[in-house]
Amino acid sequence: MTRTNETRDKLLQAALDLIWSSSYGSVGVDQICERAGVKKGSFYHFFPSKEDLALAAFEEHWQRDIQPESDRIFAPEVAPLDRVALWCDAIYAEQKQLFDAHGHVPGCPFACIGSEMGTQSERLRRKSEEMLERGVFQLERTLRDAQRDGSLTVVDPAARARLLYTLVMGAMVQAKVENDPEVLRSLRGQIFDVLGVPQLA
Amino acid sequence: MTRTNETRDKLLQAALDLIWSSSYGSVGVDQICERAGVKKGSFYHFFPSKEDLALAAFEEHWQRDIQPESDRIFAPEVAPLDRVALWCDAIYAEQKQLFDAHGHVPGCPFACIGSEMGTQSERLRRKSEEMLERGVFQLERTLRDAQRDGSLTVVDPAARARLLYTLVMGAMVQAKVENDPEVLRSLRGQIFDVLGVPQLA
DNA sequence: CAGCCAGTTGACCGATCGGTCAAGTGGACC
DNA sequence: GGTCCACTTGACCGATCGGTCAACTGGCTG
Repeated sequence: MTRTNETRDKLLQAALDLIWSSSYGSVGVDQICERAGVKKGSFYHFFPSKEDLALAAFEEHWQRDIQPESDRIFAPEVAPLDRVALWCDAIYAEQKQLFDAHGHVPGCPFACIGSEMGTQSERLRRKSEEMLERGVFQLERTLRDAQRDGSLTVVDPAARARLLYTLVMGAMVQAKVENDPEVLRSLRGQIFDVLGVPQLA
Repeated sequence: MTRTNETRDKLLQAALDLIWSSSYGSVGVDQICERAGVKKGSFYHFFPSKEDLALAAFEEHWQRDIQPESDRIFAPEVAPLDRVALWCDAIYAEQKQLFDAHGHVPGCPFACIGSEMGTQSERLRRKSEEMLERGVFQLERTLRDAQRDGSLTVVDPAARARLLYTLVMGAMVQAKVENDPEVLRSLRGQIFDVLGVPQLA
């Protein structure tokens, strides 16, 4: 007997890895089980369906992987505009690393699955939407902080944050379609350009 | 016997409709055949595989649906900045119409399939990339024209066109994930904002 | 020690997957 | 009229799909 939910965790991790590096539709339950070293019966003991597993894997990915790094990047101690720069750099670094490891740019898992399954599964769509909302919110808070400390002038922080996030999502899709992480290299400059902040060396 | 390639065309249309409104992975060959009113044997008479059908359907969609409207919007007679405005409006109008018809925002088929299959099928990825390149090129030409007639000042038209296209793709992904075509309503304003063109009523 | 129960196992389900194939069908051309 | 061939048809393939189930295991608790 496992003391913790080790089996459950292994399923979540396997699901995230496989789905992120390929797609929701092309990853089977058997495949996930094999990767996790778990029999299918156990899968359905923990999750009522493949869809529920994906939902849980999204939440797990956020809490285990994204939230911690996000807390560092968007920390109050960091100057607002530095947060934006760090954020852009982190996005490039992650995609670059995954590209070097697997030979493919995986893109943003939430945008990819939302884009793939948005018209077919309302639950997956809603979850993807929620995940992206969290990102926009952090950015919006950052813009407000920048406005407050005078490092930026922005009339509508919420709209501006959405615009920047749109740009980032577009860039990630483009990087995936071109299978070239270097597309994201120019992201920081583009973001600051749109923000109207003079670009330094 | 059919005089033209009617069967082939029906397969292409059915494939485009089904894949665009759901996804590549969740549409089966049987489903496409049923929609087209064609038996599976005929399918494999015209196309060696499902992937080849999708590739051909992409090209068909461009030539039959996109190119003609694109020729109107990006016509030399239209003032460059008007082309940009018409283009944004056409994107919104199309997604809005499809949303009203099916209850879902389908997004950009090339970006969606590229995003879904980019890591699994090099051929589909390349084709998606090519399709998006065509769009960027039209936009780039438009920016050069705007530069030439003095309606716009832009230092690097190619980079600017790519940036705008990134923004549009991001907005379409967002519209699909949120299943709300109204997300694209603000597209025109955002594009002109990024271009530095004062927004009129 | 007995009994409970979360968790594990592997066999099994019908449906569907992408794809094959041999046998037609019928118009065009000689 | 005969032959050819693009095209059509429906049965069929093994593999895989998501999901079910009864039997089993073993640690914890009363």
